[in-house]
Amino acid sequence: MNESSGRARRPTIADVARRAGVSTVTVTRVFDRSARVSPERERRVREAVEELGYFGNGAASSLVSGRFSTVGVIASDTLSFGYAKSLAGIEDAAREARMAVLISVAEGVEPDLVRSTVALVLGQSPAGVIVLDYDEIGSAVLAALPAYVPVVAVSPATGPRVDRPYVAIDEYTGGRMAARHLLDLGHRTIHLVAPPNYGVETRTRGVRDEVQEAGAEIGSVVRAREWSSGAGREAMDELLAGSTSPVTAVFCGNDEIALGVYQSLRAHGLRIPEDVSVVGFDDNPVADFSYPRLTTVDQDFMLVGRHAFGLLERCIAAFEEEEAEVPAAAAIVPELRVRDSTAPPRPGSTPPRSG
Amino acid sequence: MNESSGRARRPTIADVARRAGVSTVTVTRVFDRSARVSPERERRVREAVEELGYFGNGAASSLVSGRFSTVGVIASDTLSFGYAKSLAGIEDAAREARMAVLISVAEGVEPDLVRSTVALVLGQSPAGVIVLDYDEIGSAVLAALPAYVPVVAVSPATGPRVDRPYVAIDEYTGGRMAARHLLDLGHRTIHLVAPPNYGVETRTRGVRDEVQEAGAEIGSVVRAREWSSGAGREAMDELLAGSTSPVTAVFCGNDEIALGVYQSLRAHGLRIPEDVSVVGFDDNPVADFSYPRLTTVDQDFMLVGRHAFGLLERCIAAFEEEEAEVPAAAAIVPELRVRDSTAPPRPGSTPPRSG
DNA sequence: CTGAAAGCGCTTACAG
DNA sequence: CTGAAAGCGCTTACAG
Repeated sequence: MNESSGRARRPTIADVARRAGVSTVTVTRVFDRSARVSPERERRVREAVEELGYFGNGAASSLVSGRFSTVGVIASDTLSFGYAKSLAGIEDAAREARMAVLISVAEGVEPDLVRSTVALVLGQSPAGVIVLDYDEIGSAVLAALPAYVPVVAVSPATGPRVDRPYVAIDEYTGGRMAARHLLDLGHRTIHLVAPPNYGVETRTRGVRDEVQEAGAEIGSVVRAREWSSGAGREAMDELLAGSTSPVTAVFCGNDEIALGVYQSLRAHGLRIPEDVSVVGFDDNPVADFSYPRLTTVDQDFMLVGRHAFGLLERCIAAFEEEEAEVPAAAAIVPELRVRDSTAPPRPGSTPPRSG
Repeated sequence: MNESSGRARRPTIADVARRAGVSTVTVTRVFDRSARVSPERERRVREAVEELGYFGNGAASSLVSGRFSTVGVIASDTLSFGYAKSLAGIEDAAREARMAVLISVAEGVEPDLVRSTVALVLGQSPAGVIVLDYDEIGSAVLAALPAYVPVVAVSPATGPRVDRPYVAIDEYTGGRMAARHLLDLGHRTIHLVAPPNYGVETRTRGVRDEVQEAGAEIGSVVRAREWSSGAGREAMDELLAGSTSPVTAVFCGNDEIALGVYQSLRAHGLRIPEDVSVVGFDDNPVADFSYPRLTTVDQDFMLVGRHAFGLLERCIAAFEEEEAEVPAAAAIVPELRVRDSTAPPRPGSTPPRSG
């Protein structure tokens, strides 16, 4: 059926118009319903579109209309639970709005790397960009994005360091909840296997504040070198090696780290939760299927992603109409999920306070 | 510094040219190094680019050059381990090649849904598309993609149902390895908690063939309703409820399902691996940090993703030069990871064959 | 080494 | 209800 015998060329609006016997304007009208088209012509256009497998050319369309149908997402990681789930939320909301998601990983904080990521994404002319400001890399990217692009950050409650609209995750409250739970069980010293990124210290700060206000103590603090179980195990090994008094409660940077902590505790002959209580963070699906089932703080990352997209849409509209600043969306509040990894300390395991 | 007091407009090549006192062609030349530009002019252009925060307009550029700097990726899921990791591999390779990744989730096999996903991605005019053909949805999308776009599939060893270049994952051999391991330990009946998607039955087929060739038996087979631990637990509950003889070995559709199987076995008072050996599939990071550590089959999804991108690049080049078909890339061969969830059956747990 | 002209595929006024 | 013309931001010949 094709005129040429070679491989089919990507059809253009002119191909469709020719086949339907109408002008290209008419084809546009059938697509965007911007004006009435006679039923007969409309039928012919749809038929031609179908036969040719025409899907339009977003590049050409954006170029002239000034409307871009792509959202850029920049993150330092796409595999760790929080990142992956936030991305899924963004994609979900974007798809509903008929926008495609352009994703690019930022490899580091060095100016060259940051610039190259930004160039890769902005070079595609997205309608706006969402940055997962979960770590230093995210913050660096945020700072490098030019003011003329609508940008939304997803940040811990304190917000990003630059003046951009953001979706807040109230990790601080989550940290407090986790600490309160351990305190209520009777633990008096909470040890920390902290997250790898200083950027999300917010959750750890919540733990510290709650513990200190209760007059209890923060024990040893060891930072995991990354968001992984392996790093969690190493950190816990180190923590146990350096600890003089028995450890009865550990707060972990996230659930993946907690699983590594589990392994370290077992290797040291310690039982969970009889000897040591463990709390994670995020409510990764594995938390409910670990052994013992892990007590953790649920953060609804899917909702975070959806909110971020919603906020970005409003920013894009505001940019177009040159409106004033868009308000930040409401913060996502986490929830405590009590499972089997936490219990009261065994009598005598915590030495009585001297004096 | 800006002429207007309003919000800064996205700068164009004309803005850069004006500021640098050169023509737009010169700006292009500085960027793509297609021709020599005098050092002085080059300096001025770079300066203007820097000051304006110019990143080009991929849409306009693609439109005239015919080169597109985006790869589309379509998958039914972005969170399950295999999907997420393949995606990460694609993104990684794409980034090295200075291409952005356009991702869109396909929600279902219904023609309307498939068409809408395809339209969303093709509407952005990607240079090519990679489809994760890990399930029926992937297959449906693959079938709906028009012939004029370069497409690469990532498929189980048998390949996609349509005639497209693909990266093969040799799940069949992986299934055989898992079964061989259980057989070698002395198990004579292997039960299956099968994967949710008929599309990846390849791994199960490998198990079946290996077991049958060894003259051993496939026991009960229950399909998990999705790739999750919850579904794995339900399926195992069902399997145990229906089983008349003791279960000594279970092959699970993947590692997430295996964790659910763990929980079901524990709830039934069965020990792993003393009473029941469990084998997973994929080598999800949790496998190494579950309790007991899960024996599984490692599939290098990262490499799969990288290969897929490499193959797509060759397809794109072939399309441009109207060359003949591009050969399929070599298959990814999985590896068995023996850990603590498998052991010989307890004496007497398997009734001697009658006769 | 440099730039004026043409044109990629589309949509937006504009004129009927 | 319909189409001819202009132009979005860029790059590709072409001419110097």
